Amino acid sequence: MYIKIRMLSALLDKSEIILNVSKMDLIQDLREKIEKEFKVTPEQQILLYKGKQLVDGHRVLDYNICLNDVIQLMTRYSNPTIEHSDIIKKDNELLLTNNKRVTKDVESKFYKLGDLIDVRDEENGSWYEGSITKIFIRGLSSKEQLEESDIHFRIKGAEHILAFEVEARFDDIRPRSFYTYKISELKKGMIVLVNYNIEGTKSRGLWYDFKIEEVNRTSVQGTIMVGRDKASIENCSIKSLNEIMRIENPVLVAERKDECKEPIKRKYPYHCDKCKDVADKKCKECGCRICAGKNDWDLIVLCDECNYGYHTSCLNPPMKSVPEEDEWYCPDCKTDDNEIVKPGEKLKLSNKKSKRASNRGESSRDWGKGMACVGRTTECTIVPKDHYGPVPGVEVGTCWKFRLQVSEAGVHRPHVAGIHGRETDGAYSLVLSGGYEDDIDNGEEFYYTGSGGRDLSGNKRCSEQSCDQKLTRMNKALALNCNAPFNDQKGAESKDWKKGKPVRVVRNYKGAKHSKYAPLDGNRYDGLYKVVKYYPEKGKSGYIVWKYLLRRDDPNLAPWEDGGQELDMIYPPGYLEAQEAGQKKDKENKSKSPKGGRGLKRKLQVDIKPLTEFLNTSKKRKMTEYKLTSELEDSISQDKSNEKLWCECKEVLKEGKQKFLSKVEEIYMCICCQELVFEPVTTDCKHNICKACLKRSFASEIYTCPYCRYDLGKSYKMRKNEHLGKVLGMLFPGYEATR
DNA sequence: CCATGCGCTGAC
DNA sequence: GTCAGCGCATGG
Repeated sequence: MYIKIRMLSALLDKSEIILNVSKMDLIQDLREKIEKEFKVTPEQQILLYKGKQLVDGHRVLDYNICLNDVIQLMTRYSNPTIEHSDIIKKDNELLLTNNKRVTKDVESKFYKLGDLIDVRDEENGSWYEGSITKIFIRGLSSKEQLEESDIHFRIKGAEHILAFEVEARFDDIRPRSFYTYKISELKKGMIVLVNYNIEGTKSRGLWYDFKIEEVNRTSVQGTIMVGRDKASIENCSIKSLNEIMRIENPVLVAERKDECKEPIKRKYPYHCDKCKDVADKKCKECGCRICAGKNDWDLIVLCDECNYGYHTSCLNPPMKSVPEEDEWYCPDCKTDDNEIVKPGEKLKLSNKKSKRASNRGESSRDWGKGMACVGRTTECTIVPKDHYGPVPGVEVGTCWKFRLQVSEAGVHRPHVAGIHGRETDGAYSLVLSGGYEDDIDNGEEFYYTGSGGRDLSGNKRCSEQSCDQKLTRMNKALALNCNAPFNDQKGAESKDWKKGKPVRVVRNYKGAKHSKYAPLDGNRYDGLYKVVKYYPEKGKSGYIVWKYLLRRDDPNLAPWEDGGQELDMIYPPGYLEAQEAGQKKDKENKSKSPKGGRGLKRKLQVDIKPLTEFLNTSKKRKMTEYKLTSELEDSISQDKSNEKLWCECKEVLKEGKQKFLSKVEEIYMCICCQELVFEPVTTDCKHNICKACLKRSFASEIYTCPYCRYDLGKSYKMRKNEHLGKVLGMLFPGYEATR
């Protein structure tokens, strides 16, 4: 199996490699492989997968890491004992550890306890209302003369705004503004405190220092000072002209005259955009997620993942009380505990996993490397599982390398089994793979053998015929497709075979054993067939097998017909690159010849001359360039923020539709959920993340891009990139429906 | 829950 | 070149 490792670093550009691993590999094995590629020692590696940190001692499979998934690699340079989760909790931790350190209360010349002040936000430079709860110095300073710059102030947020507690230094606090200017008092050159939304929108923003450049009766223009370094945004127009306030400078306690005694409550952006903070309005965003009520606030429990609130009594089953310390996850966010391995926690195996042969110590086999045992990475949701007929978007002649992909495409869902159907309904699809010696394939018509009658003990998937087959299960399902009364003794033949239910037919290269119509490699969708008749017969093995005659009934030409098509082979995303990476290594190790082409070799041993000659001469393989419709072109050009990425995608247009789509899928994969971005937000750093995923990552009060850790700022406003969403919806049928 | 199975690979 | 035997998806 192959996965991707993506290195994140502030110093380097992102880089990504493909790594061939086994699901059975331990995390420490993984680290060693990574060390060879990135030259980062195992101790320095922080490996993140879907937001979880990988811990030594567990295996790749314990984290449910799937084929082609991305693992993020971060490097710790300084202190190898700091865990990643600590970095995330940095701010809280800092406060805690600082509290533990020695401090000494002192007096300030300018401030005293309880003073109403404004405090500057470190990140965006805006001013919040607060009051002083502690004045102190760190350590046991023996300095006689205390400088104001040595003093720390602990600040508590004013009650009408979101509760916060921070530490600030002298330069980051000032007496609370209390005087609101009349417009007539405003003059060019004055520096004042204003409310401004730095996105330039009319909606309410935060409070910033502002230099007036131009003022008249109806408008005030000037420069907003943001950020710690007082970076400026010029030509800002102030919307709330009646809320421009005077900035107060510190005055010696002894000389105070003017001070803020009855503070006005400044307005901030709504905590909740949805209900505009109206107290008695029901709101599922900021109230209870279930009943939308805001009552009994102390009985609302917050989910540690999505941060939404739930009344303990609204939950099913209700909770007795709000959990005191334990983490709590809401029904939407809760994952099966057995599936999660948290840093430092011991591995808990789910029932399913512990029952597997490799876990019972019955096998030393390394099953985890190859494609035989990888799980699906996507599931077809365009049509239901019990859908008869073609899958929209899948043309006759489509080829996939592996059965897994045929399953993902929804054309034939079982991984191994040949018939997909239901005993009570009928068969939806089957695969011709030469597994049964009695099959006869004439292309337009073929004889198929039912399943069963084999001894599969010993965890096998196939073996010799060893007893009679019965017309039950999938055999019965396929028989039901025949337009004739069901008969499990003698079989039946339809009078009007075209009236039977259609079966999607896939031919596998292994069918070449007995058939000229099998593809050279992989699996090919050949269109719809119908069951003409079915009957029991004594097979070559001597046991009874059920046989079916199927005849083609599809409006599209078959791949072998003149004018028919066999499309280019589709490989799993990342597969070819992984093969290449693997082969390079083989060469370096001077080892055996590279693999691949197994099927081809086998095929060439069989006498297939007439068909191959035919294929090579009269039929041209379809390698047509994919042309975007003008509607798509338009929509793509509107997505200006992703111009570069779209250019990258368009480069593969000439390699056909499939290549283009998988490129788009790769480029617009959300780093958090590892799926095609849904309701995408394009960040300032030009990364695309699902709105819900970004929201979730913000819930832990980290306001950085999950992709590159670019600082987006606390007041970052998520905006859906509607253009991108629209294009993806047009490219991928069922895109909206899957969420 | 259990039984079934026209894949796929490394090991021999 | 052959073959034992693994997880996974599916239906019953």
